[in-house]
This record gives sequence, C-alpha cells and structure tokens, in this order.
Amino acid sequence: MEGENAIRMLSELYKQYPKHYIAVDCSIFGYEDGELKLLLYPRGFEPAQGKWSLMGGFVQEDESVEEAAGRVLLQTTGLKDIFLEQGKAFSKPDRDPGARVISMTFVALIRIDIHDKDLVRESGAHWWPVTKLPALIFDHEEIVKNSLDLLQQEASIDLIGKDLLPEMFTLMQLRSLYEAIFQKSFDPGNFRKKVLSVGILERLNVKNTKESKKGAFYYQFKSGDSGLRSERIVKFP
Amino acid sequence: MEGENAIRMLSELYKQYPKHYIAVDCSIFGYEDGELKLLLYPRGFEPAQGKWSLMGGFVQEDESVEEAAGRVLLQTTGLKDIFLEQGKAFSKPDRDPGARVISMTFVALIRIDIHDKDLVRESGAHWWPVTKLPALIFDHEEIVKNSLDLLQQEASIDLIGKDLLPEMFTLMQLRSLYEAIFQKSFDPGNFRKKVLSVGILERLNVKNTKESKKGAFYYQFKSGDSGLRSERIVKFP
DNA sequence: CCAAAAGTGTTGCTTGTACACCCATGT
DNA sequence: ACATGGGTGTACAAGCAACACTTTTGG
Repeated sequence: MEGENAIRMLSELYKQYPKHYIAVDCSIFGYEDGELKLLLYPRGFEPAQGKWSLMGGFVQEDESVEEAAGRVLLQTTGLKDIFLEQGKAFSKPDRDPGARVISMTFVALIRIDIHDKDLVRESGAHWWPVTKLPALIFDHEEIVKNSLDLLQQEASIDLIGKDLLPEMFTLMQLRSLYEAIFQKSFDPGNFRKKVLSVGILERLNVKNTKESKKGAFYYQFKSGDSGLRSERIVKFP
Repeated sequence: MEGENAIRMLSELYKQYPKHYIAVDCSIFGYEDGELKLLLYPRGFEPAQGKWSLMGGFVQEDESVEEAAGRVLLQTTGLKDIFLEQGKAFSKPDRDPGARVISMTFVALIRIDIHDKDLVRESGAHWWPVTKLPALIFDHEEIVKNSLDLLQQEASIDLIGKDLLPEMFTLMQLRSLYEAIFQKSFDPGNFRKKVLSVGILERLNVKNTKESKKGAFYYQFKSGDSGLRSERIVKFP
C-alpha cells in the first residue's frame, strides 16, 4: 500500500540521526512539620556515591514522558493521580558521566500524610527539608532550583494547598505552607482575606484547638473540584 | 583506575534502557504588516504531504537541546543569538508515524526585517499569519497553541518588542504588536503610559509621518541592555 | 473643515499593605 | 493576667480602566 511505503521510507530517513537515553527526574515536594520537604534517594554506588539524587527513571518505548513521571511517582510513593508539572529539559551532553542522558524534569506535590511510607522506607529514600538539602549528584541541584521556581510560580497563580495539606487544615497551616514555599512571611490578616476571596475554600464547623488557645476553624477545598485555575493569590516578590 | 571502572559499570547499567529520537521543533514568530506571523515549512512527501510543519531538526550527540534549537534557527533564518524559550516536551509514543520521536519545543522571536530572506525562500518556508494557519502535520497544531500561550505569558511579563520590531518604532506599532499577540485591543492612552512607565524605552527626535497625519515619535529600546526581566506590563486577560 | 492618530489629564474602582484592635483561652 | 494565635476592620498608596480633551495635519 502506498501509505505504508511512505511510512517505511520515513523510518529510513530517521535512521541517520542518533538516539538518546531519556530520563525523567522528579522533584517530589511534600509538607510536614511546618517545612517544605523534598524526597531524595541515596546514591549507593560510584560515581558520586554518598550523594543524593532526585527520584527518576528512564522513559520506555511505549510511554510518554508524563506517563514515565507518573510511573516513577507510583513506584516510589505508591500514589497515582498526582499533581505533576513539567519543567525544563536538562541536556548538556556531559551532564551524566555514564552516558549522554537527556533529562525531562517534573515537579510533583504530594500529601506526606497519605503516601506509602513503607515503600519510601524500603527504597532508602528520605524527606529532606528544602532549606537543608544534602549534596546532590550531577546537575540535580540546578534542577531543584528550577523546580522551586516552578513551584513558586504555580503557588502564586493557584491555591495549591490541596496537594500538600491534609483534607482539613487551618488557615494558619495554609499560611505556613506558603511561607515555606516562598521563604518569607505573610501578614496573617491579609493572607486570610486573600485566600478566602478566591472562593474555593469552605469553612467547616470543626475547630483545631491544639495549635492555638482560641481554636481555629478547619477549612477544606470545595468539593466541586478545583481542576480549574483559580485567580492569582500571591504576587511574586 | 577506580573511577573509570565505576563509570564503565554505569554505562553498562544504562544499556538495558531504550534510546529515542529527540527532535526540536521551533515556533518561529515574526511581526510584519501589523500581523503576528509564524514560519512554516511545506511537507513535500508522504505521509502528510501538502501539510505544513514547524521548523525542526534532530538533536545530535554533542549538543544540548538549546544548541539544537539554535542550530535550526541559524540554518533556517541565518540568525544567531535569538530570543529562544523552551516549551513543553511532546512525547506521545505514536505522535510521529515514522518512528517514536520525542519533541522538545521552542518559541523563537525574530525580526522579519533582518532575517535572511533568501535562505527562507530557498527552503520553501513561508510566513503565515497566526490567524490563518494552514493544516499542520502530526501534533504541530497543539504545539503552536502551546507556543502562543508561552508567547503571551512572556509578553505579559516582559516588553518583548525588541525581538520583533525594527530598531526604531512608534508606540502605535508596539501596541499593534501587542494587539496581534493577545488578539485584543488596548486603550492607546493607557498602553502608552504603561510601556513608558517600565522605563526601558527611549524617545528619539525623529518622527514617523507616514502612518499618521500628526506624526509620531520613534522610540527605541535603551541600549543599556535589557537582558534583565522588566516589570510585568500587561495583566493576562 | 473633518477625520484620524498623537499625546495628556482626570476620575473612580480595585487591590495590596501596613497596621490597629478585640476575642478566646491554656498556662 | 497575659501571651498567643484567631479574626475583623481601617487607612493609605498604587495601579488600572474608562474616557474626555487638546493638538496636529493630510485630504
């Protein structure tokens, strides 16, 4: 058939070009104990033994880079349907000493309180506060810097607590999250007004009395899903 | 040596993973006759003969994806040191019928008045107004949509005329550019105030008397380079 | 004279920010 | 009683959008 022949010729045409290993490297962020944390994996062999690396894997024949990133997430945390955002590609020819590897990077946000802790423990992975990261392999420190930028940008456009906080949370907790993400403090009153004005938070009739004397109402994201982008809530500084 | 051995073992480890063709596809935008235009290349063979495609090429062994995009730009327009921004990767396994090809996408902005017109003519490429694009191959229409979004986002943060307009231009021309990018009209007075308040435009003592009766001053970007990000100038609508 | 663009000014609204201030309560 | 966070209100500044108005000049 004519069409099939054309496709065969196209395949021939491509053969003159080199192929490359494609990796996905995920910056998996979580929030715990008032700190923004990053899930890292200890490198157990040379070169770069003792350093830590982002959670990653190689892209297979039959999957897109997004699917590969989702697979990495599932394998390392047991979670699917995760907030995932694509970042820049890192592709300097000599960035990996083992071979020429092009890395697609992703930012993932997960709720530490519901991921599979056993899975993480088995793999040797560890949650590191982003303010005290260890030495990372290759160019992963640059990737993390990039991912943090992306996260801040995302947080300044959307209200992203849903992916990082427990089902119910106080506005104080949400503010602490934002302060951890932006590494700066926000005025409590103004922050409250801003996030409530977005209109996607719902106040519950339950109070948290542990973290304050007076007790603070719990909030949750309105169930009418918030897949849609809400308004910008924090101007980037 | 110990280290070299480790690297050899690493290379062995990688061998179990598949390799992929990596392409770069560039959405090259220019501005001419009051219209935003996109440089496209006519597909001369099956499959998808008669459709048009973005300017692209394959990533070589010894270059980063950014370098590959720069090479494509140089080969097709004769220009180097061009505004280039990386977009999303497109990687559905079956997006290209010839083989599994992962595409890194880029947005490029060039001044139509100084690119190498002969080079473009020889290649058969053609500038299409973005409002009347022809049918494109594979998923290139989706890529273009994505690139336009990126362009709008960029234009709403930076004053990007420098890469698209001639050396000297009137504020009316700059406004027309922005209207072409956002597909909406801006209030002339407010637009003027906004762009001038950024402080990177310099008024010349020459007037353009062709496009208006009264004559409008020419402006240029201040020479003290504007590599630095300026303030946001248009809120995205 | 009139149309059309250049350029300036005014007004009202919205939004962010820095506060002040009262409330509830565990220690 | 007082320190701590919860929650509300106010006052000021900045920025934007809508629009009025004057200037200039080619047709």
